[in-house]
Amino acid sequence: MILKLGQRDLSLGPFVQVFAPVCLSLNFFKTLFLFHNFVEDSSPNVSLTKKRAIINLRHSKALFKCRVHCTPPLLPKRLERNPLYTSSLSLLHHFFAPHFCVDEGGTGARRLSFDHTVDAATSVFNPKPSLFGLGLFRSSCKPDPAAWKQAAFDMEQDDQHVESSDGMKRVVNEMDFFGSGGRSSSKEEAKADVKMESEHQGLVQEDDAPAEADVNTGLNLLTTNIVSKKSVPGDRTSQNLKDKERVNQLADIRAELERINAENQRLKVTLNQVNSNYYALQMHLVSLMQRQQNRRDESSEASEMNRTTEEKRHGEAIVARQFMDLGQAAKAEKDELSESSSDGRVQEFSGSPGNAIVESMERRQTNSSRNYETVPSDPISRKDLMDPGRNQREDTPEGRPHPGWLPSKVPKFNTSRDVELAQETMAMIRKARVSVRARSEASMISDGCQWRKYGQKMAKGNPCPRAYYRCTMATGCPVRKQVQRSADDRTILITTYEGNHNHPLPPAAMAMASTTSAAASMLLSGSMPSADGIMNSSTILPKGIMLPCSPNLVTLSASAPFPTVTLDLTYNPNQRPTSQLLAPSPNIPHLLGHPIYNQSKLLGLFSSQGIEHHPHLAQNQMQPPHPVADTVSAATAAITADPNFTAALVAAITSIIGNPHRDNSGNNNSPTSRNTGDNNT
DNA sequence: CGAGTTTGACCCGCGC
DNA sequence: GCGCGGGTCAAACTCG
Ligand SMILES: [Zn+2]
Repeated sequence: MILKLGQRDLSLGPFVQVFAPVCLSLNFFKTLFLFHNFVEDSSPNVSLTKKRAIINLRHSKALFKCRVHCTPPLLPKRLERNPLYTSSLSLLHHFFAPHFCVDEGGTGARRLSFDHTVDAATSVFNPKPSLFGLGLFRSSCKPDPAAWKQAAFDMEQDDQHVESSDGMKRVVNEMDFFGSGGRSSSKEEAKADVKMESEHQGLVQEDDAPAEADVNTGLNLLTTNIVSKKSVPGDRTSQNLKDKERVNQLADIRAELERINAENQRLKVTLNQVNSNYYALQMHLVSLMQRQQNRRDESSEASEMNRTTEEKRHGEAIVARQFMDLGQAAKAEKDELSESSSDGRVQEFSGSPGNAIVESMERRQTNSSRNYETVPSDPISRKDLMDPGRNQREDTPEGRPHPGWLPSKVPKFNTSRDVELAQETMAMIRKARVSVRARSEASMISDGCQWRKYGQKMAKGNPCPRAYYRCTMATGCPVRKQVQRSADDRTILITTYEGNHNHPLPPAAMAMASTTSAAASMLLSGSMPSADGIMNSSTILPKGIMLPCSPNLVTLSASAPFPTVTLDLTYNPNQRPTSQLLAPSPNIPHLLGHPIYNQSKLLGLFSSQGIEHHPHLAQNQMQPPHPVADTVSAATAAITADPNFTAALVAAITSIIGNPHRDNSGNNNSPTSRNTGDNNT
């Protein structure tokens, strides 16, 4: 089981997400019920809002999410001082096993502490002690820590498995029974009892799923008890039999889903390709016009930027989903719903325990009666549910082109708008990004500039946080950079630069700045991204100090929103060959054959380290150690003159790994014992 | 006390 | 309209 507690919007209060395996959904929802009642009874100004329960059949997971709402909202800066937050934490801790998980997706780093204790006096939750003795719950309904722990283990396994399959998230069947939430007025969307959301997969021609749609529930797991309000926990044998009956059916459905999904993927790829080509053409045109405007020029040929990285796209297709509203499902209370439907693909889950439980939560909100009758508590909701005219969906218009196919930001190509175009081009240059991959143990490669950190986030799909820096060498310098470790290889540090400095740079910072700006301009001009290209184009820069790039893999991505060049300073023999546009330069000396361990001193070596350490440098026209400027200019000259030398320089960089050097970018080498939270199951 | 870091909140865009 | 993710702001904090 996984618990998530986080805060995104202050006004909305902390959010709670509880994941559990479906096999434990009974215990799961019972505990939720307890939790809910506990909270709602604790304080008149505290309530749970936005309650939702979702069952993911493919992964056999049940999810409950809600917000802990408090009026007036508490406004802390530090979460640990927010009584609402800390109380929620301890409460969750009590009701569920102490398995917490950081909210990876949201903003900032949301850490959860395990041993957090809340002073009962300051807790916002002060439930009546009689709550547990209310007879509402049998003893079997009490939280079962042992079961939760086992569940947590299962979930971990499952999660790992999912992760390994490339983050592919396929929600085959997702049931959602909200709608009967406290808001009684906005019942419209909650109307359609059985909401099929799989039409975007072309699977189901949703034809106003009728309320009484009798659908084959593939998973009626151990839920009917609650639904039938008999509440006889124990006879799950018959359920198992039923489940087995439907396994075959389910398999067929899945096969078909797979097939359709594959087709969709093909179409998607094709579309992406077309899109990329279009984008490349557009970029080329922009660059042409720009060049025509300002007479400066470098060699340029048509680009083939149609190389979008779309391997990541493979998986996130949702195969099929079903959303079912809780209210009417429970309301339906039919017996016919368990039979196979007209088309066997549809499944219904009205028998799920979540329905009854969540509804019970709602019900006791309005009338505090504790009976288990299925009488709808809320007359308004009942009326809405009965309203027959609601189950048709007023969806987005049909025939709408694929989003992104006609990006709204595409400039019009009127010749009369050259100025506009130029401005747009400038904007794009500012938006262009150059990312550098280098192996580094330090938390940041020192590139000679002064940076101030202004943010840190957990990026999705990467356990390592991403840090945001801004150049502080001059006030108002627009240059920013992001630093993040690669998810694949933690030893690789990915630094992404954006913008150009508006101030003179120290020689130590020249290398990186020139390289990145050259790469960016080249990317935007549409010329062929190659190491030679960067080197040659460096001649147009005020100072042609460039980082050695010849052995690097320079990849280019024109995919929106940011065009990005990637300079790969790592030597990785088994890199995927499909994503690189050009082969490494043939002039690479064998020196590069050995692995590069640390390139965190990319410009330290320009300024301070003895480049003469390396024999190759000595044998080239490198002078003995010099003042910084001289060394740099010499290096510059050499680099621009001789690609071999650049390669040697790279080797030199690698050879000084162990040397400490003064770090002029700040002392942020501390291992940061207070790391932004890891996912701790 | 000032500069730099931490981190929760806010904003915005996008997709559903 | 809402949820979610990326990017940024800025209050609170830390450090010298
Ligand atoms: Zn700057």
